Amino acid sequence: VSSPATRGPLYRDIAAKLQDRINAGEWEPGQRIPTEPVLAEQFGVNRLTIRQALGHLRAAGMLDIRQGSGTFVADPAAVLEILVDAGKRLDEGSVHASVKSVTKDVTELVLEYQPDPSPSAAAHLGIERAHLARLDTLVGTGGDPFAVSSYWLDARRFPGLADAWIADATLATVLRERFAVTLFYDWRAFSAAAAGDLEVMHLGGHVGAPLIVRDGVSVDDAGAPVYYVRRRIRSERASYVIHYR
Amino acid sequence: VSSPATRGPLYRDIAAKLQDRINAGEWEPGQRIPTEPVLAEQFGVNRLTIRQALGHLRAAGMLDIRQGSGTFVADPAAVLEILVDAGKRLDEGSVHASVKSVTKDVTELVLEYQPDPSPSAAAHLGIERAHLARLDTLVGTGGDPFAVSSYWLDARRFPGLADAWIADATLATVLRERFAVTLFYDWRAFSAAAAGDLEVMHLGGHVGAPLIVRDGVSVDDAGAPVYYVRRRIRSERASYVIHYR
DNA sequence: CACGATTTGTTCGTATGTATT
DNA sequence: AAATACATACGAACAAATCGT
Repeated sequence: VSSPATRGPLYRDIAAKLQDRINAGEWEPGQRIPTEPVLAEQFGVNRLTIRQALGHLRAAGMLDIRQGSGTFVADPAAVLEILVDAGKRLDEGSVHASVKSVTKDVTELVLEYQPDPSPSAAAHLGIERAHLARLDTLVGTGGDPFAVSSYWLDARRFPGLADAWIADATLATVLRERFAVTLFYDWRAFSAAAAGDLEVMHLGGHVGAPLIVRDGVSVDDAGAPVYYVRRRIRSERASYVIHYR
Repeated sequence: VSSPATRGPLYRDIAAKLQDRINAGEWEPGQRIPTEPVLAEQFGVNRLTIRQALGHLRAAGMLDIRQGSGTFVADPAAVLEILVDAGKRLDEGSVHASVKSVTKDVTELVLEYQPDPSPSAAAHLGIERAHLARLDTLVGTGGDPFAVSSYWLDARRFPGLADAWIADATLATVLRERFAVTLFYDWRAFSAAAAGDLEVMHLGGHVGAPLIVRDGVSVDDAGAPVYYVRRRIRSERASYVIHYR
């Protein structure tokens, strides 16, 4: 019930009018809206102008555009709730499906393990850059990936880490089982970032789609830093929740 | 160091090549890159193709494009660290500048206070939809806004809330000083979303820019819900940090 | 399974508007 | 005020993905 219309770029007016029609419930979530040529005809503009309006709404997360298929009103996907227990320092995540209170199994798939002398990771860990290695993994529930992780750790401490990987496990499991290291949280930080080509390749969506970024440091029982991690999570898939009581 | 080049859309190759030149340090953060016509000439393509490549990199957060001025390599802005004390239940945020450990004053500016029978807010609060009002505020340090907040609360309990506002204060302050309500966290959740027109108007950036979304419920000392809040924070401006030791 | 129709994606060309310097 | 640089808009054509027959 907004749409000031007029004054300003044409494609913005059109985007606002389409937004209104979505808000008014003319098109339900998941439903297909008219094709680009049809909209171009309706509004009496060039198809590229329609495409700009649609691109605007897609960027805002309102539309899902699929080549060869059509343009659809984005529907609110089921969200995974990841509980953050601030009191518990042990490094063990717990993932729940949004509606049902069902805990799901989280597994990690190794993508790559190679030297990477990242200056910021070295600073976080207090390790010389030459000894740093980066482990990239794909995190998901079942076969369904919802996050990409990069861990920086001391290559000398964890030789053959990628080869020692355990099926259907997470890094915390592997370090505990294969290297006898128990992990504790040191700190975690939450921010957001735009998806790049790498994230799109593994997680789907489009370049620029919002991601939750969670980074932090985990330490062993002696308090020495074990790794610095940077995880990118599809925002329509997950939410980190802190309960205070 | 990457750039597979060829195979696929032209603009992707060009985007990859530009990305490489940025990574290689040919252009420093904050520096201007060649104009669109110049790049079109260099790559031997139409200017529209160049614009598509630049738009791709902008969406990924690599470029800052300013009309009339030029296209610049995005520079990592100073980040505010907002400390999350999970043990302490009292609803008081503390904002620190990233590098220096300086606590900054956070203030809220009232944008609007009006009835809004949001179903989800009613569900979170256990209040009838008819009694719900929404308070929109602009949150910032000094005169510099970094977040937009929407609070849903019981209109009957807080008559004239917007008029009773205190200069250079936050909602927590106003509720304590004017309504004798002390706030405690019930729960908080972190996710991410794309900026819409409203957020762009108040916070700058562009439609689709990633935002940190923090929502939750605060309760009074009797444990009764006071408000449901949904805050959107510019991701290049802020980060929520939890220290476990 | 193949093929054609449909629908979005890419690229060229051209012209004009708007913001900044 | 002029020049520069990005923004908007039109027209046309072909490519690529999807879907139903």
